Amino acid sequence: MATGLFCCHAVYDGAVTDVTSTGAATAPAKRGRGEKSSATIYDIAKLAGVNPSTVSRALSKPGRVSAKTQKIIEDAAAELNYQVNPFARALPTGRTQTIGLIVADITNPTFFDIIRGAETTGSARDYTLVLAESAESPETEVTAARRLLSTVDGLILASPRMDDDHIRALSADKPVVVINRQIDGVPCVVPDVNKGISEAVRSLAANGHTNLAYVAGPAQSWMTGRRWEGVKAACEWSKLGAVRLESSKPTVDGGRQVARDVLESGATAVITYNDLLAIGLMQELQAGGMRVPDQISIVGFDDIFGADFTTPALTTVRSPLGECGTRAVTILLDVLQGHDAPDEAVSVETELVVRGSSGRLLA
Amino acid sequence: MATGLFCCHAVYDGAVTDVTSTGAATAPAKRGRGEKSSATIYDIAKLAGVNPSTVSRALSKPGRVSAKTQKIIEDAAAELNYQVNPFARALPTGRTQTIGLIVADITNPTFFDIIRGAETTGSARDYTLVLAESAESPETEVTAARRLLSTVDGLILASPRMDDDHIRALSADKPVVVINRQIDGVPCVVPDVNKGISEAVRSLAANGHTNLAYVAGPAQSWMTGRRWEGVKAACEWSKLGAVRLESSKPTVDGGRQVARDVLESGATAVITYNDLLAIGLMQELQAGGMRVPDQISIVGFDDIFGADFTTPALTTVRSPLGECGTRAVTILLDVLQGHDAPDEAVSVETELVVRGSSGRLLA
DNA sequence: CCACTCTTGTCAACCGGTTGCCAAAAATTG
DNA sequence: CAATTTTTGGCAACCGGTTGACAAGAGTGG
Repeated sequence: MATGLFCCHAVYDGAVTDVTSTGAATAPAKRGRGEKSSATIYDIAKLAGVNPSTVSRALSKPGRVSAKTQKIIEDAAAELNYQVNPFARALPTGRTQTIGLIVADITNPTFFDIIRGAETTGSARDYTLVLAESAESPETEVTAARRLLSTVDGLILASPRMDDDHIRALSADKPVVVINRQIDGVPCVVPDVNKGISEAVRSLAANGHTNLAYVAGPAQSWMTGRRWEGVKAACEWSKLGAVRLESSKPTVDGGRQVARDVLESGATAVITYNDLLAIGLMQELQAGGMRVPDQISIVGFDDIFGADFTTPALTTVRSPLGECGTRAVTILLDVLQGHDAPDEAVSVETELVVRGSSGRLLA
Repeated sequence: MATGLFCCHAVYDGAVTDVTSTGAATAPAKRGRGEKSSATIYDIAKLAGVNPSTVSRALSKPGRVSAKTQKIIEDAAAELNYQVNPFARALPTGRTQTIGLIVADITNPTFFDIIRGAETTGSARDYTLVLAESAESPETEVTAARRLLSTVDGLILASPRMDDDHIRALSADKPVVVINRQIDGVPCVVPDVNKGISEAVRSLAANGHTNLAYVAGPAQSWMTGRRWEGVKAACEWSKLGAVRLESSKPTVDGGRQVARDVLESGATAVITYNDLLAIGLMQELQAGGMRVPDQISIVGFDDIFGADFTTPALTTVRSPLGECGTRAVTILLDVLQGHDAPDEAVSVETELVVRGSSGRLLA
């Protein structure tokens, strides 16, 4: 007799009287187990003696109903322990109260703080964060982005690997904010590397270094170019020699592999594209008998988790990654509320964190 | 004349003829910008010349329609670049193709691999992962879980901080899988610490150690008790003395603080609740002039990211965290497909990873 | 060739909210 | 107190799929 999918609202309130004879035949339980599958605005309407649409207005359009009915409805909602069904809401409105975040690699600690910053800020404003990973592949990234885009209100791309045009295309569909890369016409949050870098170079120069090497990151990374520009400029200013070395991959292993090139370059100070490279490089150099920082100074980038586990602890240019996540979410939610996006890239400050891996050169 | 929310399907196919005069007044763009808001099964039905319900069946009920119409419909869908609207699907069915993962702390590296394992496995089976964080607070955790539960098909709790009854309550609503804790009646994935621990203790005994200290983690953590039990049993077996020391918090800082107690205990070998404690402890002991491992051996737990950044690199009992994530998702999806959950906790193997921080005691 | 299954497509109701339009009720004004 | 404006609540259509019931069409056997 029952035709299938109905919620069972028979047992609200402790009054479990005679369920079998009255309601059971017409109300099979719905979502799996548990008979409590939540109340709807129709239940509230019945209890409050008003129309469902009035309930809807009372609950989502402040001021549209009189204070009196508002109260009645809110009480009824509370009594029934009502929770909106996000899907039912999303269907007609398109609003999902959800934002997507795509990172290149979930296990890359660079992203941890971004994720946390975004999650915290989103939660605070009642948005849910959906996380996806591109496994460093531009294609996967585009796929993931497309898939996410249909279920979220907006998207945050952290250090995206896909090209600018793809990002603009996404951005034409729904609001998109980019972290760690600058793209015309798309709101961006980008750490301003120059402050941190010039602090680092100045400090190295002051410690007697005259030749510096920059170990670059992956070619698709927009940031690696920026950082090299910054290093080059700062070195010119401080009259240091600067060479750029390429790494095979931006990991501890990549750092180990580039150690030989570093030695051959004759540089006594190294700035690397990221902390992982710095750590690998330091391990390999120490294993070969070099003393850090007496013979060579090493400066990383990002101040990732674990940068202070090493001996000596790593000197590094800190990017405020948590803040990047927070800012990106804030911009996104502002845009969603109809505000304009900032027309220039939002820049956040970097700073040098001096630890043990950099210092005076002992000739 | 237009009454509001309609998708603009006027411009399918490159034929952009005369939009203004025909469609513009009746078809305001819907979801923000971009006129492409996606095709529906109604569009497909029209194009294929069948009923929408047939389209629905062709696309989701394999075998329900004839091969011929199936093909026609699939072609039409491809031509229109159709994508199901997840909300429209979720509304009547309750299926969301989404699973929730709650972790205590997003920045705690213990969870990184769990997250990645879960994300990867979920993606492979077309499920989206939604991540939430409890900030180590049982209350926040319950709230987050409740909120998530209404929008996901199932939930994974990694090292939950809430009590057993809350978890059982959630589990009565929707499928729940727990990682790193064992609860009767709820499917669990738990690393079997005994193998790793006995390897560790045996190795320490073989290196001349006779007194061992275990540095415990937070009291709410079910795991800390398990690990202590394992250590105690293994020490009895190997005839080592074992004492349990408490830490203030399971972090690097907590490790530093417990150094004094470790020294006073007279133990020459330490096993800590997690790697962070081990790292902090090692830093503090080395700062005080102790040589690791010559004077004291340190063994951590989990093999987190960064455990090999230290000098010496950290010896640790590795839990296969990625596998935990994978297994948990697999179990959850199996349950969602109607299979039975395993009635015993699924156990995954731990193993000792010997690095430099443990070794022979040089008296 | 007809009665009887089995397959396949259509109809219509439904999931749970949202919102434009309208009319009744209340408040304001002359 | 009547006329007018403003509130406030109700009606009904709609978002885009899903699914039970049913009937027309295809296939089968006697």
